[in-house]
Amino acid sequence: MARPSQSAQRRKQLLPVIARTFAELGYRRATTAELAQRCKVRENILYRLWPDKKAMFVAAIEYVYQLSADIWQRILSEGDGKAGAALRLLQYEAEHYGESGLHPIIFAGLSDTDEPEIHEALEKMYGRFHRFIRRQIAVHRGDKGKRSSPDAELCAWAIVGLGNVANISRELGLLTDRRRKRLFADVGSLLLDGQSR
Amino acid sequence: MARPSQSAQRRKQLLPVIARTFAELGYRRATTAELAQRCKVRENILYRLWPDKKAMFVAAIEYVYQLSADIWQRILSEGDGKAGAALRLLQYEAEHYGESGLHPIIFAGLSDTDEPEIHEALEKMYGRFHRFIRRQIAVHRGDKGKRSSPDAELCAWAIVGLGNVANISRELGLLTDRRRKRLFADVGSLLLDGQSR
DNA sequence: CTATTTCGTAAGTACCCACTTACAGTATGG
DNA sequence: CCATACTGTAAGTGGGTACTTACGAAATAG
Repeated sequence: MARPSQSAQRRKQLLPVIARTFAELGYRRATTAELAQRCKVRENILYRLWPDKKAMFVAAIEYVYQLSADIWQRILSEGDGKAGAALRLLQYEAEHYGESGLHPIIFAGLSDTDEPEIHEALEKMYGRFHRFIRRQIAVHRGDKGKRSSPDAELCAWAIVGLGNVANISRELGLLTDRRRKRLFADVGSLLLDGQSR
Repeated sequence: MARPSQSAQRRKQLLPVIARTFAELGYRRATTAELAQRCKVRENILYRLWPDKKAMFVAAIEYVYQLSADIWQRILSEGDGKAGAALRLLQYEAEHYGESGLHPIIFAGLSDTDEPEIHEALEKMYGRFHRFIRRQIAVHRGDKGKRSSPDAELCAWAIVGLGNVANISRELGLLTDRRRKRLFADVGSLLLDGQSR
């Protein structure tokens, strides 16, 4: 045998560029030619690392999720006690949401394709984000949360929705940065608590 | 002169089909061939009614907005007094949101294109939806709304976000119909009132 | 009737895109 | 050292897609 493969390493190296390209251009407009150019390689090299364009996209989604998940995990562990973890996360997102420029990838595959693999990957990602947020809400509400309304699951979906409008409003220039921060902070904490009856 | 043009009438006739096709397939996947087939005409007929595909899409967006706006206007006028108008709208959307199958058109042009015309049309549509919702919130809150938090503008964006997750969760099968209804009803009314301090 | 314009059918064009193939260079294990 | 795999370069291919052209038929104003 000869020359050990560096494919895994190379994939890791290129993934950030790929993800950003998909996030910026969407699935269709991110042509393989464009992806290759931004990666500073030829197209067939990409095809040696992934079987097809779909796979590159799925990998990019995975990468974006991991990035967020790692940051959130860090914020959780930074807290002294467990108190206020949800609020800290909210505040972090209010301050930094969209900074990476990678989040629009969430929309990229939605109407752009009907590939089941992409469908599944998006479904998984939404599900994981939602479960994470939901758990934080539950912890935040504690015992008295049992009488809160709406329940944690719905409020978590609403917070996901907050992220979506944040993305869209950024793309279309509908909200200033200051207002977007307040959207996360104010509406976010309202959703966190719900309304106890 | 001879044979008066029926273009305007024909456009009106085809627009629902065009809008539905864009909503189902997104901008790119809704090819001119597919659009023509669903309209049961040849492609060049579409090109006699609109200058290009962009224009068809913009017209479709306009059409979808008008459809919603008309329904909302009807619901507003159906009310005896002005009381509870916002709640009636919310309840209607909880019950019927997504029925038309046309709402996903909102996402279709977001990552699919960078055409400024489409960008503008979407921006306008989001702006009009938001302004409408915002006004309803303000009316609903009345005078005491002045001390409500978060303010009506942000809550209106959050409700727009609710619509977005409703769309996405429908497309990805993340929420049952029952839960989606509760999402609108429960979280919606929470956002309507805000939290007075 | 007839000139003019619209309407429908069919074919075509130029371009783009995902993906492939062919081949030369290079590093590593035996 | 050399056979074997990996890595990079360059060109190509088949299919699709937005948009066009050509032309005959139908309809209406004068």
